[in-house]
Amino acid sequence: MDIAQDGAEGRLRALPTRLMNQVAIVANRATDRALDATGSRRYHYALLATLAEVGPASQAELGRRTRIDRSDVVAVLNDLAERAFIERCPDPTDRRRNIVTLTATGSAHLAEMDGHLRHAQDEMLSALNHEERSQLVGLLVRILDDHARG
Amino acid sequence: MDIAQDGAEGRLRALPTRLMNQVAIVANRATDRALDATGSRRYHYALLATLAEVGPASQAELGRRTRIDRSDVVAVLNDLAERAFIERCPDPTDRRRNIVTLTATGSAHLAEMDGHLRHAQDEMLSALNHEERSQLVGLLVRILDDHARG
DNA sequence: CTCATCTCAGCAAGACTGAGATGT
DNA sequence: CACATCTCAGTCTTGCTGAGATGA
Repeated sequence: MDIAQDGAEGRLRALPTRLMNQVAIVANRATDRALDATGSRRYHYALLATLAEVGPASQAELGRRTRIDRSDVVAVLNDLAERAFIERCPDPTDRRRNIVTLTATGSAHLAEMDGHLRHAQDEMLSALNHEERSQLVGLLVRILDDHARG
Repeated sequence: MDIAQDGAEGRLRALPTRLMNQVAIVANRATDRALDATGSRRYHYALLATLAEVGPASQAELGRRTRIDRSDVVAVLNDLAERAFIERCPDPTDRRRNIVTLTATGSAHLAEMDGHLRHAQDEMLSALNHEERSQLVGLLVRILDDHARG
């Protein structure tokens, strides 16, 4: 009765997994538009930002930290290397690895992207005040951490 | 200094648009796994659930309500019609339109999917208690509504 | 003529798989 | 030997665009 009605009306609208996906579509559209002028995409940003955060790292580690597949890491790093945003050199202590380093140019490019991305955040979150935004971020981080361990 | 540090450390980890996307990946993985046994996917569910909610509707209206592109609506409805989950017939009052109707078989299929999807919700949200889940859903709905109007 | 609807063909990005070569 | 790393080739879904045919 109530359950049937609640289940039927707004079944989709209240389905958390679908809500996440729909809002992510909004988020990604805003992000893609913000990055459009930079010639980079989300993967490029994630890798550069991670390099800036943790310093030189192997490709495998970059993949783990960004949750980008090993195979996509290769392709995007090729791209970034061509534009001189990163440098790849073999690790002398373990020759299976490449050590990836952020260049000064790459750092500048990252700063440029950061500027553009700030707008995308405001665009997505314009309906929420400061406190609500923190609340949302907090909940999302907890969900993500929960699944990182599991 | 502080800004630089905050910006550098956890730049990615705290970027709302990226968090949304990462959690949505988790959500979609859970959903896809849940629907795997049903032979349907997210689009199929969204269309059937909307038909159950609003009754017979044109394809254009289904597309607007689900935010599924007109062209994907066609393809997925072909699929659903083949499996006798829906019926398409021309609208006598406006012959541009097809009126799409949910069949009894389709309704049963929807119920089956609903069962599976409940697990996916719990899987995604296992780190949050009841109140936090409502909070999250509330915030997401507001973001979505905000962008539906704009 | 303009606008809406349905349909088709095809694209780009993102997430992912399998396998091979190399090295620990 | 088992295992990790890098690379390549290729797959599938999703979200989307453009254009045509029909009709209001």
